[in-house]
Amino acid sequence: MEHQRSDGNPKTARVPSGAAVMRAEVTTALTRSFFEEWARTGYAGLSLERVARTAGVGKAALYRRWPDKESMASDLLSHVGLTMTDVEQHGSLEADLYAVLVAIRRVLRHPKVRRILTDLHVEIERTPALGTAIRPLQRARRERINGLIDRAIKRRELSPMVDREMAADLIAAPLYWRMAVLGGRCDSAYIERLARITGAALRADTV
Amino acid sequence: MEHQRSDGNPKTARVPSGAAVMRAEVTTALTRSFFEEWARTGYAGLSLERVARTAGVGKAALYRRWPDKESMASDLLSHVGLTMTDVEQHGSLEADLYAVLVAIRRVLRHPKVRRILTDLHVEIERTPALGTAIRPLQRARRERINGLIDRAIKRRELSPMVDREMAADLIAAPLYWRMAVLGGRCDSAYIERLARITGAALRADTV
DNA sequence: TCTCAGCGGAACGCAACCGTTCCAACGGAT
DNA sequence: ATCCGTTGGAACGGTTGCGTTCCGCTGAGA
Repeated sequence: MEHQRSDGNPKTARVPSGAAVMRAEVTTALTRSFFEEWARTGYAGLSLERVARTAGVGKAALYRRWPDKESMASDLLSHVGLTMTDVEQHGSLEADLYAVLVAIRRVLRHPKVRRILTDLHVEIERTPALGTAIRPLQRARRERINGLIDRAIKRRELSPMVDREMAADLIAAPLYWRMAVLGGRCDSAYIERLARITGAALRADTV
Repeated sequence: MEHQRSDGNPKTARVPSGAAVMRAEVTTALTRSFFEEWARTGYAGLSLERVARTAGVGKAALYRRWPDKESMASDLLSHVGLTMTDVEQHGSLEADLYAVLVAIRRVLRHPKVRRILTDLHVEIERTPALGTAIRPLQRARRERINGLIDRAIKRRELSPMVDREMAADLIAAPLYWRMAVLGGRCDSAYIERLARITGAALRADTV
């Protein structure tokens, strides 16, 4: 049982003689269907049989790539691209906050992403491997918020004693709560207001 | 097919002559097992067969009470008691906030409650009836926060123009995010700090 | 052009759960 | 003491998914 995607590179592993190779289009179709079904049924109700079927692919093609659902999810999640708009240079804490909040909204606006993300957060309690897989993504978000705080401290807008952990909670939580948990909308005016108020909260954290 | 608990009162319905009645202890055991299993496997993976088994009860006893999983969940959820410590009278906005946050923490500290609640939030997207069932609970939480804001306005600590919806998000979200989503701990110092900072945020919302 | 692994598709045995039905036993209301 | 619906338990047929295996075909590397 070699499962190249689980613990090696995807589809160019081991070509001993003049022979075939796993076709990238099949892998792509399986990946698409996997996330599609995940958003539709949730992780627990996710059936690899149905993933293969909706991908228009035989089950064997799927099981040749991944041994089971957990491995497939971990592998696919760990390959999710992090399109980070590197370091932004806005003038003030509030402007930085606004930019970060807009970035979070951009992610949470996709219904499929929103469903998968919330479902994932719940499922991690039951399947710790999933948590390991998305750790790099979490780290990226955290780094971005840390950068924001560093710049604000350098600008003397925040105290150097500010609680970074709590700050990260304060920034991400309200938007996640409103959009992902309550399923509510959120226009630019809301974001702007939220940025202003969050800024005030952070400024108040002076130990 | 009469399902008394689904659309009538529980176990005293229709006693035509000298006869038996559904036993309350069986209903209790089923209820316990239902939530137990829910916390363990999640709603999607919840099996009524297993619920009956772990309750030490025949499947017939369960199906005599509820027609299916959704009805059972809705019914049980709508009977969850809301132990609200009515109206608290603390001196300041921050003291009120602290009390509300402690109350939220008290709920989210129970691992089973935490799991069921997060799972429920995800499942509502797929099963709207569950949302209807917990609406009274949500309303209670919202009323409590509204009361807190009203008192603060009366004390002239907050502007009458404060955005109540956003305020509700600001108060509940960080704690939910930290405890339920990230699975983190949170001591009294954290709560105290959070209350102070949230107070600053609300005071800053003056339109 | 040849070769061979990946391909779609179908089927396998196994397991779990659904919702229903039957039974003998129990237990509470009268 | 009698009655009658509930009880635990077992079994039903049907559905779904798992992970494996086999087939004949296809398509890309040599």
